[in-house]
Amino acid sequence: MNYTVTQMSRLAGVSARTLRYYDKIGLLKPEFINESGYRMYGPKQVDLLQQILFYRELRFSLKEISKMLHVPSFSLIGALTEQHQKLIAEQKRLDLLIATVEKALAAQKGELIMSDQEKFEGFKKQMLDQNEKQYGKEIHEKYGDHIVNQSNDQFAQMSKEDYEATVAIQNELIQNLKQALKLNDPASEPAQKAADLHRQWLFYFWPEGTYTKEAHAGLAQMYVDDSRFTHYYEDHVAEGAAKMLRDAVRIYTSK
Amino acid sequence: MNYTVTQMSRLAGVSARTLRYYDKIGLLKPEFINESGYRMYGPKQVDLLQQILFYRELRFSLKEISKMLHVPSFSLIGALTEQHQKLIAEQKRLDLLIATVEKALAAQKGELIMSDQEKFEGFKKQMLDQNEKQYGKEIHEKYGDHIVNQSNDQFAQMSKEDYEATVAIQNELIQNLKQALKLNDPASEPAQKAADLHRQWLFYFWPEGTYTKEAHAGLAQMYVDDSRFTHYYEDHVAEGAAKMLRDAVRIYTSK
DNA sequence: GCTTGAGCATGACGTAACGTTAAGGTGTAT
DNA sequence: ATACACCTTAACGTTACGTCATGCTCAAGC
Repeated sequence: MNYTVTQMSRLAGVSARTLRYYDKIGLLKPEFINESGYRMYGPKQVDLLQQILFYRELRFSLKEISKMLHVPSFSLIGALTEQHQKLIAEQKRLDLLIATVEKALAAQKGELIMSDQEKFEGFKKQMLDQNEKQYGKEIHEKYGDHIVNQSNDQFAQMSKEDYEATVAIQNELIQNLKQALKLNDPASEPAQKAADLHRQWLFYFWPEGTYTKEAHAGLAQMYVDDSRFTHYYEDHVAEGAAKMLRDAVRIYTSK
Repeated sequence: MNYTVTQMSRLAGVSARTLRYYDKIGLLKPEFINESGYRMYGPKQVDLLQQILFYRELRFSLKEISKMLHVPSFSLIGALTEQHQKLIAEQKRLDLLIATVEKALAAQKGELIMSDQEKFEGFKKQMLDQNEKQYGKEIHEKYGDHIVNQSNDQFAQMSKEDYEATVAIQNELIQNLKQALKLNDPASEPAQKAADLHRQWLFYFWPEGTYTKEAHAGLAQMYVDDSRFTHYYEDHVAEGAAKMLRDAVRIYTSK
């Protein structure tokens, strides 16, 4: 029931160096030293090591862990509570950081495009993308999916090429919607083309495998219900564009 | 327009040592060196430093930042995307860690009680607390509040004394409910006492200022709707306990 | 008994991004 | 002339080990 450093290290999944270090700093001493000077560990040490590793996981410093184990009056609850608060604070900071990175990414990607296209358009599109993502989330939550952060990932991983593709699709969509409005028929070929382009476009913004006909139809309905979207489409196409797209998508998704 | 180390450091909110360090590792060299050997920085360096600090905020290492600024072919989008993924991974780990700390805290608090009381009871209560917190959240979301993590905080900060107080309140609540059931009257004194104890109990679990009569009544309704709660009260009091508590709370909150 | 290879020991340097003295030169106001 | 603020380089301290380098120990095979 006695282990040498390497045996003990394999048992717990740490390095032998770690054990020697813990010995040195007085965190975990071996049970006794062999006549050859070898460190020998017993079952008590195994248990202690497990505890140490548990608290290390929780990001306590070795100093704190040492106090926990060696100072009898140590308030474990106090320490855990404090650690909990630290972790929560860290979590909040991380959330902020992630948002900042996403902004930086959007700015970086946007800049590449904006040098070619009109800057105002770029801004508007970016705004729209934001809303679109948000709405995608809401719809999927309604449908029981819990995607939450996933969609931001999706956007962050989008390449410059993908981004340009979405812009191209959007332009084509607008052209087709204009045609459809002239014909005033959501079942017409340009209207159905627009609905299909819209679906393609969504694939860039929604996480893999989350597209459903219902969600697509739901989003199109929101274009009519939500003035932000309605205005965007009215401004870029013509009056009644949001409704036309909704009707086209309804027909498209019912097939 | 030229700054010495300390002037520059005050400008950017970093230490002079940091600037000397950045000089040493070649991250940010001064514009020129004074005849007295002083480092002199110009406006270009100020801009560069701002960029460095921005990326440092995003938790890039100084090595990476150095590449960003000095290697012309460096892919900023690639780096940002990678960093984004790292941060997301970190976020997930943090979420797990926080959950683990909370479990450890609950276990620790529970243990103090369990030495006095029966262990099975302890476990059941812990389960209920969990559900209670969850339900509090759901109710408040229905009522438009977005509390989310706050309630976990609340629990984590709870002292041993508070924890024991909740247990005491709960026991008293159960006694009063039993009386009320015998009288079979939700307006009776013990029933109203139970409702009041229940309100007191909630104050320990819900974040400050989030208690409303509506939320309280809503939770009591859930006791009837949700079998987990219904069973708990039926087991600990008697048949019809959940309904009695709901009715008592309805009367209590309507006053 | 000897060699070989695995395993043990200690010691010391490297890591990241600085903080913190320590010892000594510079600039300016009194 | 001196006081005081500011500059310089050098070097150690921090955290939790990883990674050699050098040398001893142990069990197995010849």
